[in-house]
Amino acid sequence: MKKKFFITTAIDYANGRPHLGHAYEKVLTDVVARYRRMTGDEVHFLTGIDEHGQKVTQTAKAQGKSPEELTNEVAPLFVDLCKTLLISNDDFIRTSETRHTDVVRSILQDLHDRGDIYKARYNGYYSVRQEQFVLEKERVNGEWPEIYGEVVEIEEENYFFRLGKYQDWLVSFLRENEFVFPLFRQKQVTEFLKEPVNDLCISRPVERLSWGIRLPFDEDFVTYVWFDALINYISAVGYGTERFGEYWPCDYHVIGKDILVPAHAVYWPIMLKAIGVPLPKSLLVHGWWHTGGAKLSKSSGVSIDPFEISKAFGPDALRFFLTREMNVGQDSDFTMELFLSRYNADLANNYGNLVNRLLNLSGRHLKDGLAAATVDGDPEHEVRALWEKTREDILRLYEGFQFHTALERIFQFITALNRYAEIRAPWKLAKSDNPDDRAVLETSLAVIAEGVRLATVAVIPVMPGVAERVLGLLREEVPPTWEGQFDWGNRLEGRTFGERAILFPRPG
RNA sequence: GCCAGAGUAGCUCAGUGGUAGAGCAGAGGACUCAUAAGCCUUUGGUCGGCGGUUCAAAUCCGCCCUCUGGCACCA
Repeated sequence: MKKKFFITTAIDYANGRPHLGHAYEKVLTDVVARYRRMTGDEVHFLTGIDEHGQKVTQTAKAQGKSPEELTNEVAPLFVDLCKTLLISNDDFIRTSETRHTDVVRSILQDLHDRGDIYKARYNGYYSVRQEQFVLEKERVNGEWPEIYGEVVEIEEENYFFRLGKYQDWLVSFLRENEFVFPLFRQKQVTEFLKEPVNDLCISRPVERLSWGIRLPFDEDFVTYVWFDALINYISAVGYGTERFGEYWPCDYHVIGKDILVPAHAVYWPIMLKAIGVPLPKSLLVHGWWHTGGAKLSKSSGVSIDPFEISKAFGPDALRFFLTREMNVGQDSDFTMELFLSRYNADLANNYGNLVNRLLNLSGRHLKDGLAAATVDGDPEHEVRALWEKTREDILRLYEGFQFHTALERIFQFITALNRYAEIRAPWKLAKSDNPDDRAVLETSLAVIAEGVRLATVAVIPVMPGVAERVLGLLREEVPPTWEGQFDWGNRLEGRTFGERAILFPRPG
């Protein structure tokens, strides 16, 4: 059995509506997933939501609902986000499902049996208003910040997971392995581990927090939400059953930089180590979108809401922008001005318009479908040479998560097709009766068509919806993999293309 | 404070030793199949600052400045 390429997003915390950050992580992961499918991997793509914990409880309470009612409302929003953005996830897990809670409980029991979980007294300062412990270091001039309200010193018993026991192991693991991409993020982890890590408090007394998974060995406590949430990565793929080995170890956990340390780079590897499960192969850590405040969205009339943008410009346009503009791992700005600039320049004017030109010209001048390319002059040669270079580049760039550069190269190629069209100017040749001119006209349309096909196929991971539409107009099936797809050829010969179409209408 | 990332044309960025680049925006032009799109030409930068190494530095070294993020639980 061939092991699947297993990739996950972080599961989103179910106490609010999906926003751009959620959308980005899904899109990024989806681009990787679709890319791997195109290279022939069998992919398993997992996403979901994290439902337990205090903040969900608080949010629910504030809305006069039970936690279950809240998460049952929120879950469909995230499922809908995936649908809206053409996310190709194979599974969507909710941490309230029994397939998850059962595994969490069995792991807790396992760790308890092994002696890696122990009970101890915890003494600390507790904010009644915020319903959380606050740290001594948060004190400003000996006073607690206003937002905490009354802070009282309390003592309670809790269960702890022996993180510290595994610190040395983790440090040496990170010294010997490239675990985090981009690599500079791994240094942040190493930095964090220079200080001794405390054992992790993994329980909350039921009287203080009831919305969670009960500890199997002490029903008076629920499981701390991070400990619960991380386990989704294995509970969703049958941890403890036969099929687990088809998925695990995970190839990439795609996460935001904010949850790298300590959750994914410290808690999670140690949890896995403690229960004897191999670590995931890599963490793919992305940056954040800065959205520049509300005034930008107000002035343009479209707010930076993934659903609204998707509705106004199409999911592919949003996916394109998020992938084109973000250097994976860095932060980036999202403004409507930048978005519109990309949309107009790259999608509407460059790509969309080229497709429209091709469809119009071939509909008008090719009564028997696309003719053969019989002329082989310098312009044809240059286009093909550029394609050969482009295909090499983009495969390498996709592989290295350099999606923004890959798209840049693809669009440079599209620009070259527009230039080629000007050089051959088939609309001028159409006015001639000379058979030589006719041959050049037919050739030029064959070259543009093949170029459009190649560029479109290359962009499938990023814009699957548009790719399907364009290939459909070229009377071409969407290929399941890239096998043989990047070879310049004449497969479109004889086809009668669809009616001219505006792929990316220019806004208002 | 510590760690990291970033400081290059109006904007977004590429460029790790050899005469400053791209895209977008701006300006001009020829064309017209096309979403007034495309194509050609073009304005524009003392490469954050100071010093050093070198025949030669945006690129290496040192010091400094600014912005952003992380430093125990918010994509």
